[in-house]
Amino acid sequence: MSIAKTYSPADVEAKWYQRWQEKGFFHAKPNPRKPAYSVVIPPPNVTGVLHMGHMLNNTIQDVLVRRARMQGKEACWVPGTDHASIATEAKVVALLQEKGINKKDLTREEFLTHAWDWKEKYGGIILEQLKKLGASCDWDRTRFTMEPELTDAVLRVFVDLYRKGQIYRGIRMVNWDPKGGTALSDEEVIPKDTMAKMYHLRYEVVISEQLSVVSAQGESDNQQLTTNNYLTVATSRPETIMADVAVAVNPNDPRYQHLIGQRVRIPLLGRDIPVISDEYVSIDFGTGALKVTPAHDLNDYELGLKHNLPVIDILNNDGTLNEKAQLYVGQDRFAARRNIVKDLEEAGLLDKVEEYASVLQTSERTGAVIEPRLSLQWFCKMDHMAKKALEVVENDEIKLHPPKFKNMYRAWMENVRDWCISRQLWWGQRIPAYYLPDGSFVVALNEEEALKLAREQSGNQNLEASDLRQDEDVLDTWFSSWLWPISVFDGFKDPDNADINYFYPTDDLVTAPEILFFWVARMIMAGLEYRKEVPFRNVYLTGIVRDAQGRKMSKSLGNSPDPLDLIAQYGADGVRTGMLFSSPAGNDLLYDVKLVEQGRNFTNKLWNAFRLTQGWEVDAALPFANGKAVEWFGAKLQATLAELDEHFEKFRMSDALMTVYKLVWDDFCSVYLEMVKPAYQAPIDAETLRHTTAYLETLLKLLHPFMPFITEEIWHELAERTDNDYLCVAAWPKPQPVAGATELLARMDKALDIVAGIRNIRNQKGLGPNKPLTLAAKTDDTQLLQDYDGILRKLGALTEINVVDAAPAAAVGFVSGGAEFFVPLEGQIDLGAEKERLSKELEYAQGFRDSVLKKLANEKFVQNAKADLVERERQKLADAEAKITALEQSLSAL
RNA sequence: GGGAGAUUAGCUCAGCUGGUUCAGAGCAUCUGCCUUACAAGCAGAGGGUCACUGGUUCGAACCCAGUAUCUCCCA
Repeated sequence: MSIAKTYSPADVEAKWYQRWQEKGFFHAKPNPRKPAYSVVIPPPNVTGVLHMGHMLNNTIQDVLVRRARMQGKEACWVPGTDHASIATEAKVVALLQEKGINKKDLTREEFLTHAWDWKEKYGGIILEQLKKLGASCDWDRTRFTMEPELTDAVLRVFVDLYRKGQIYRGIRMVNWDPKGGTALSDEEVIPKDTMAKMYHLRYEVVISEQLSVVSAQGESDNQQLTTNNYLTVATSRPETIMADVAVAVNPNDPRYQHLIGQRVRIPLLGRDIPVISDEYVSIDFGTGALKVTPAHDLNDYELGLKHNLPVIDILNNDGTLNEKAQLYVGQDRFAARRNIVKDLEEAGLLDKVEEYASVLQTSERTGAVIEPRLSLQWFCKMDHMAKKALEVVENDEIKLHPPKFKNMYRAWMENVRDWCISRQLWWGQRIPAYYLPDGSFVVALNEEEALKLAREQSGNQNLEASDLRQDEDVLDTWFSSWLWPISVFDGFKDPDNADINYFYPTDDLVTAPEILFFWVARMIMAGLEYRKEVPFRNVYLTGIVRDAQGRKMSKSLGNSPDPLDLIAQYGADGVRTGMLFSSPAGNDLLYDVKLVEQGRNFTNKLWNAFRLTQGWEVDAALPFANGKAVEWFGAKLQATLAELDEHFEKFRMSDALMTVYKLVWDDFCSVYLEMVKPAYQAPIDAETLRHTTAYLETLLKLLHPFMPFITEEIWHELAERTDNDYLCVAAWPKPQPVAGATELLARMDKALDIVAGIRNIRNQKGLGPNKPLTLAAKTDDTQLLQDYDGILRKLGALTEINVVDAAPAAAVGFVSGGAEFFVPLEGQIDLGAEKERLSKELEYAQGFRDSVLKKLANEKFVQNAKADLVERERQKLADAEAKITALEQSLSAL
């Protein structure tokens, strides 16, 4: 036999992947004779390299797609990448920096040239890596979110939504990096734990006539806070008092009841501001009185909106104070802080200074302390779209797997805020808004159209393109990826094209829960808005891949294996199955190398099953000797097939894999092959081989979505295949009910239970697996012994099977079903141990009987429970009694 | 602070509509085997008060209430 003893994946994987591609199996096009099945890949960042999360996510997609393809659907998996504005721009900036080039010295166009160069060079790496995993994407359809066609889609949508009044400009608090002179996303902000100072400042209460008597009824320490008609306010940022527009207290705070509605005077500055009340203020933090500075704090900003307060912005872009501050103008915020503290102290307005633990937000890029800053941004209204997008999930038009995410989704959609879609970056789709010299603007697909609109709007026919200035900002990357399921089929440019009509809505989406809102929800919105149809039917949410200790995988921890190394070491099939063994939907996957080892071992097991059947010589003269085994495995296979399909329908991928795993390893290898395997170097009969090969082929089909490479390899080794006879496109087996299957399976289980009893005795008595034994059976079911005679002899290594009326002398016994079995073992019997074992079993059986009796004696049970349930209980009772009798006899025979 | 989910064997998880003594799977562990397909293997075995406390029910891992612990999301 020339087949290697262990399977070596490296030799076959590249070969088959190339063949599949050459054959065009992954390419899909509209085909009226077939049902469509489509999946769009969550486009990985162009900056990305394959990590464990991608491996899990794409393995799941590939399993779904390959199965669909085998089911005869026109399976289309659209791959592509995402331009990832922020990440990519940061990468390019860093790369330029290494070359000594500063972004600030470049024009927009120059910078973009560098960025495109970078994208061309590195942007496709991850897709190449996916091929190593076996991903059966339709590579002819590879898209990129910033390619011209998709950019066109983005701009069209922007213009359209703007014209529908869904897009507007508004004020928003951003993370401002005063050193870098740019806004940062939340992801670029690093929180640092620090000790900060809390300054207690005195705001003089402005006494008005109406107030005079009511005050000062609080407790002693409360009085302290307002003594001498001062309200003490605690703040960590005293330099911002010039931007104060109110002081807020909690309406339930007894200390300040009398001050609500009154006015206080800002220290040093002398401007009067109102005291307002809001539940937001926490009573125990600081002094319970909060200064409200809408321009420089997000929460204050919202408070300001709620209470209709003005906004005073006292900071310049570089973090220095502007004229609106009136004091310390031109000083840096930190210098101003030092100075104002000194001045407050001298004026006797600084009550005290406390230290407290706080979190300082700093810039990832410059290290500067982030300044929350109001800025003019573009927004997309969410309320209307969110409502519809919630509906389709609520009514299960789109199903989330697992369904627990529905709650999360609902919570978010009900509290959704308008979407800030502008970013102060260059890499991305530039916002198609054009400003006129008078500061007004028009929104248009291109400059030409913009000029036309601008002339109309201004009434000035002399306007020229050069008078218009396009918005400097680009759109949020999600503003292109939310169109992905439509734009990859060119559904915006050509809304009625054959591809989109055929493949949209897509079927399944596989992604991570973290982007359920950012991406999934918005795709649903876009789908409903532009196709009036949901973008997909099922959303499968994967977990996060963690290490064995439950920590996230990260570069800095160094706890993530390199996926390509893993594939090289364990084979793509081994890695794929390893990843799936322990990852129920929505649950995090605790990665352990043991998992891929298990996967690799499984491929090896399959390989050896194949090897075994290949080694058999056929003797055409031999009669069909394995009817029972063949019949049984046929029934088992069909039953499992139904179970497997059910798991797939419910998106239980791990369970589906485990089902096939056990079918192959336990039922096929450990049981079936052992039953039909001829003795060493003995030939096999043709009929058995034919069935066995057919079974193996069916198993290969079931395994193929999980382990595409090894199964394709064996498929071609098993037989000469015609041109397009690839497992990749073989028909997925349909479950076909086997007559009397339940009975067949139950009978074999009984026979196997007897085998287990024999093997157990071998183990206990230290007999080798091949030492010939005889079996004595005391049973009514002699038919079982006849039918399974060959199997019992082979698996039990028995030389004879005798039916007896009483236990033979000097034998070890066991009970199986309602019958007793004995293995005569001269001189090896430990009477005491035997007795103890039987007594134990008897005790258990009696307990069982008693519990059933008790149940049946309960009138309410008999009345209330379903009839068949009661009937089953009666049957149980009968079985138990038979067993007890058998055991009692055995005991007395000892 | 608000919300959601979880808690079952050493680990990761199943357990559908409450009904077999229902407590299960894989891995890990232990014992014995190099039995010519596979030691990346074979055959067996052990292991759990279903987080806790009450309640509903003829019957609860499952339903209800409370408690504890953990995770995630939002602020």
